[in-house]
Amino acid sequence: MPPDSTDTRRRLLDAAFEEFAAHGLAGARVDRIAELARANKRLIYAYYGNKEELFDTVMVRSLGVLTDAVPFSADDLPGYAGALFDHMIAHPAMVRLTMWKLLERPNVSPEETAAYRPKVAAIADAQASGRLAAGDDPVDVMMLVIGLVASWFTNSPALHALSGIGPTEQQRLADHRASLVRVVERLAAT
Amino acid sequence: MPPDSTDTRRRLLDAAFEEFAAHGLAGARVDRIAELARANKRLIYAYYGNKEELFDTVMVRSLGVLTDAVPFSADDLPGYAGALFDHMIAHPAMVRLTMWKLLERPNVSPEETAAYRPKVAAIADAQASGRLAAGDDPVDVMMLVIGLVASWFTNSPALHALSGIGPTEQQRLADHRASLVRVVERLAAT
DNA sequence: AGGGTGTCAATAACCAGTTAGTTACGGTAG
DNA sequence: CTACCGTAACTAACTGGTTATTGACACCCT
Repeated sequence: MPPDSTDTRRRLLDAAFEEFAAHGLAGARVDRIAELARANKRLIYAYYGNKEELFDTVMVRSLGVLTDAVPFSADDLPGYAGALFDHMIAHPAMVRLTMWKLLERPNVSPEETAAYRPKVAAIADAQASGRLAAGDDPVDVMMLVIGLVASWFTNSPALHALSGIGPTEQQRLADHRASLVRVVERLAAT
Repeated sequence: MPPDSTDTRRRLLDAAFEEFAAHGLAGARVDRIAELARANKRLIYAYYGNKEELFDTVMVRSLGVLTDAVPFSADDLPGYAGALFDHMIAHPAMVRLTMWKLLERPNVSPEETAAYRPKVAAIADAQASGRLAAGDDPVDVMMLVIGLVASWFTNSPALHALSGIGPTEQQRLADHRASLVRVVERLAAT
């Protein structure tokens, strides 16, 4: 049996995910990724080409995990919004990574388009058959739902800090989730 | 009268605004800022301390411009959302700058807290007097409205690209704005 | 004289990417 | 059985270029 590099490759991807999520593409350090992966820096170039290609590879994998973890349903947008929010709370690094990509590498990857297309089509279908409020571009519906879900992360810490410090952090999160789902319900109601 | 540096200072701030908006804190180049401002690099350190302090100064000024340009009204959240959206479309660099700050410098500045506090208080007041849907934490209302407004910018280019290429870009924007305002209306309705 | 304004060139650190290897191991010729 | 070979996996040390920051100095204007 020849030597196997799959484990090293995986460790490198995991480390890159953390590093890129924390510092972005420009701020990430190749040395740190190698160190965290307990691998040699040279292997990054051997397996993934360069820093940018490594970033792209990490992004595609992260998108795949998300798609597998959160099923989409145009007939239950509130449920989708809640599930997506839960996934984001469980994986905040993925949210950060997505933001970095938007700012530092706003290219349109085929994988991402392929992930969105069926969702948009499903929304259009649900609108046409009256199961969902019509009159809006399906893309806009998708954007607004995602904007609502992401608002917990895209809003400033200064605004977060203004919420009353009465309830626990757990309760604070549950309240926000409930408000979010309620708005999506109103958005979707025919 | 000693020589006047106010114009140099302003040019430096303008240049820094553009550079930080384009490349973020880590990606920005002090040399480029000085060059764009037609000033000497050394002056950045003389007037603003260092790169990070310059970034903070730029942020505070940008926040001030926004606060002056878009008046807040808890009694007309749809109108506020529309006006905020228009301002963002007119000043996309400001939106990018805010995103960079969230990722690279998530500190809570007194200026930002001071900008949010009266808005949140106004929402709480409007809820208490029945002019606005109650039952949600005022901070959540603010977050969700801003999340909706920002969704045009926070969503992936891959999703943007999926909208039908029938209408003009102008019309595309107007449609999105209308959908956005409609959702805020539903959110605010008692 | 002296502080505010501005210039020029150095410095010290940093960092992506590369060069020139070494190690581990299964196959194979003798 | 064993000495050798080819190859995949891995490594240490370096290079060339970049970058934030600073020291030293010149030019005003009062």
